[in-house]
Amino acid sequence: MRTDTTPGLDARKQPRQARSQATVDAIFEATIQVLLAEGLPRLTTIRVAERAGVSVGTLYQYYPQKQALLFAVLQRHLDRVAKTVEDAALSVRGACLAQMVRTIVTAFVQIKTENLAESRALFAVAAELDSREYVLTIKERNRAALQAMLETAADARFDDVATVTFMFAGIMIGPIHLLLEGNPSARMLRLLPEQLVSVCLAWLEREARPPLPG
Amino acid sequence: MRTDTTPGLDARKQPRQARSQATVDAIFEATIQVLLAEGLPRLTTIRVAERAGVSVGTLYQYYPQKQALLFAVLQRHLDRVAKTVEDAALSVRGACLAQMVRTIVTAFVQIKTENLAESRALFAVAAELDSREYVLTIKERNRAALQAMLETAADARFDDVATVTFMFAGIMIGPIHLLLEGNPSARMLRLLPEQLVSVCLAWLEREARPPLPG
Amino acid sequence: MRTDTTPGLDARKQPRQARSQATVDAIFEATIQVLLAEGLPRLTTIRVAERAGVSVGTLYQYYPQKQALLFAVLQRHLDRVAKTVEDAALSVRGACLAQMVRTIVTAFVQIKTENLAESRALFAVAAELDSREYVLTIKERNRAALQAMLETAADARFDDVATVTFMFAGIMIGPIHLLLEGNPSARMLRLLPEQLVSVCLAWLEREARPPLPG
Amino acid sequence: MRTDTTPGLDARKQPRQARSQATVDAIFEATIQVLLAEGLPRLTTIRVAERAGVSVGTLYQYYPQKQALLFAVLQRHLDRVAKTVEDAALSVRGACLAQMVRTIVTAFVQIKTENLAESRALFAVAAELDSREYVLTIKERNRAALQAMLETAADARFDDVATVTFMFAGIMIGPIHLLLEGNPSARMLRLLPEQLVSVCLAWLEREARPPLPG
DNA sequence: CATGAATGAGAGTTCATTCAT
DNA sequence: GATGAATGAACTCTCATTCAT
Repeated sequence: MRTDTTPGLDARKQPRQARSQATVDAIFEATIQVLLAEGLPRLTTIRVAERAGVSVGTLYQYYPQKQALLFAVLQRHLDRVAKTVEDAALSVRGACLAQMVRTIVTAFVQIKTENLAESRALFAVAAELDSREYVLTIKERNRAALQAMLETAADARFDDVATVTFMFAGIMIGPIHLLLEGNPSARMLRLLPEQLVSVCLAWLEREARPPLPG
Repeated sequence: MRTDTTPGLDARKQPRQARSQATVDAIFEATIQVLLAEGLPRLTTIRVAERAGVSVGTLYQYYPQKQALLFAVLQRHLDRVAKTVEDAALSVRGACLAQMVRTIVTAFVQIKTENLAESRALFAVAAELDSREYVLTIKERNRAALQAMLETAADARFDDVATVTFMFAGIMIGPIHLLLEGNPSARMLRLLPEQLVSVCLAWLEREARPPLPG
Repeated sequence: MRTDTTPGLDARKQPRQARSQATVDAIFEATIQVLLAEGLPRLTTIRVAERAGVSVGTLYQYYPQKQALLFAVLQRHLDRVAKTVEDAALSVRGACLAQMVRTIVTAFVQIKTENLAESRALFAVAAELDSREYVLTIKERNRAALQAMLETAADARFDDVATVTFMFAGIMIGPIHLLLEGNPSARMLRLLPEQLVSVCLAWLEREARPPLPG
Repeated sequence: MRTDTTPGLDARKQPRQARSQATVDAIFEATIQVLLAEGLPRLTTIRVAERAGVSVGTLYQYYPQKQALLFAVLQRHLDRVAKTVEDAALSVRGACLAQMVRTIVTAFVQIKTENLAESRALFAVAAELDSREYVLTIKERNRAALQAMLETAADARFDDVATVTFMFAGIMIGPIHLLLEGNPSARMLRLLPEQLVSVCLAWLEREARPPLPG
């Protein structure tokens, strides 16, 4: 697929002046609102500017290309997700596996659940932009956070932590996505965390070796 | 999100005459090629027609709207996936759990692996089209096939087959997607099936009750 | 306005073979039906052919250009109108003015009333085609018929028959059109003929001189 | 006939900024020029924009649909006609019938004569657009103006003013149209007003009753 | 003769982007 | 800096017309 199309690709600028932060925020919010209200194909710079209450010209002062704007929105979303995971992982360092799994599962279900519509909309954005690279970066951050966490488990050691982490993440995320992509029933949403904790813990304990004494 | 935009939505026509089947096929192939070579945003009816070696007018005789064309392509892809799963599930009816899991996991990894580029491209298509409904239909077909299979297991009975099936599917699909969304290393691809069989089987056995005697 | 646009302008052909007259008639009817059902902008050769139950190719054998088809339809309509007027005028030769006016008014109201929708639709056709010339021919036929009639009036002679005829026609047609262009009320339609006879007769008698004795 | 085709039908915007009024005017003028020079079928948005010296995009900023543009042009024309009639009718309130008829006939001949080409072109526009409703509005304005005028006649009262007004308008307009639709000879154009005054006045006097004394 | 698949110019319309004010 | 009128390339879609079968 052609990826060299855009000259200056994702050349995005950060808000330069602190006092114009409000404008940037407004544009940001407007973008997501338009995305949710109209869908990606109808998301135009003019529409975003209108909803943000600024002129197109102004918008272009901060995001010199439409893609830059979209990329920025996507980026913020992904960063928040990564941050949440990292925080959760950090908060249970040194705990036992059970504790870890419970915390992480809760955090994941939480993020995925709360901004469902936004996530879906941004999914289309990620598919259209050539954002694979950035998405991979985020995934790697998540993976690293989980692995670092697992390595501090009070009650287990792993021979191949990388693989264990990978499977852990996969097993946890699979059912969540499956559920969210459908029309999640309340019952299933209620049952899910418990079941997830169950599988993940089972898997981790199966792969775990007793911790080194001392 | 506005979804009522298109009057006559996905009103697509089937090829009417046998002799013009070639044209339809050419358009189909061209669509996928353009999708892969240029990406969705650059997929225009003119480009597809050009690559198919027909005129735009001809293209519109078969797919009276661009969306209809994309939808048809997406549909064929999803149908093939569903068919593969159904076939696999049918082929192991009455077998033991271990056999079932091994067959299904192999089939899944197979489908997801072989047309990776096409799948990714169609993902963007699915995101842009309002194809959720159809995707759900396919998911349901898959779920039904798996559940029907599990119900015939020679060595197990389940109290809540629906939930078990759901978790089974989720657990299996999670790591596959996780791997494919990254840049799958050969080693991981090799390890994956075995690991998947491991987790899935563990989970199913955990939830299983001994089969009714006789 | 450019009128030289079409090479071969209104080069229309008459049905060549008696046995294919049915086809021509079908096309004819179909044209009017499409015109009424869809409007001129949506009248396409394919749609007409479909409704006529023939293929486009066949249609083009009889009307080698879309305009030719439209022109033919318009022509037939106008010819019928002219014929009706001529017949009416002929039938009262030698009668008294009162008789003449009554007959002609009745005939006019009749033609204009009966195919109102068709007339309106053909109006758009006439406006789009460059049919002024032909319309003028028809008007002249009507005028000639009326004038010839008036010249045989048993109870009147006119100094300037041409002008009298012109005013007679104008006076009669004005209110009719005015009524039909609006949403004619039943009451008005009932009153109209009587009133028209009234004005026209009054005018003609005012302009008339006693007939030459003998 | 399908009239529901256009979503947002004649949704047209008025020029928003004073400084861009020039642009709107240019587009307006260009539309009429193209209409006269090329005819309705060749009137395309691109051609109008070109002649107006603006880009298509600009044109669409003011008239978001081609029909909106045409409708606006038609509207202005009709409004002018109605205004002229109303002014004439107002100016002779309270006068005698003869005076009224002379004034109105003069006004009508005047309007119809001066922009003959424009009127003809707009006729085609009216036929293609679904403008019947608006045309009826204008007709009603004219009718109301005439009726109001007649009711103030110094030397006459009418039993059924509505019908009288209707016939008056019809009688007057019939010969005018008849003449203009042909190739009006200078002689006829000269004679016309006098003849019209004659018929109309005759008719009105015939229907009139003496005014109430005092 | 009839068919209808194929053509392709050209229509209406949108929208990212620029730049004079 | 902010504005929004102006741009014009590019897109989707239509339809009169042709011609191999």
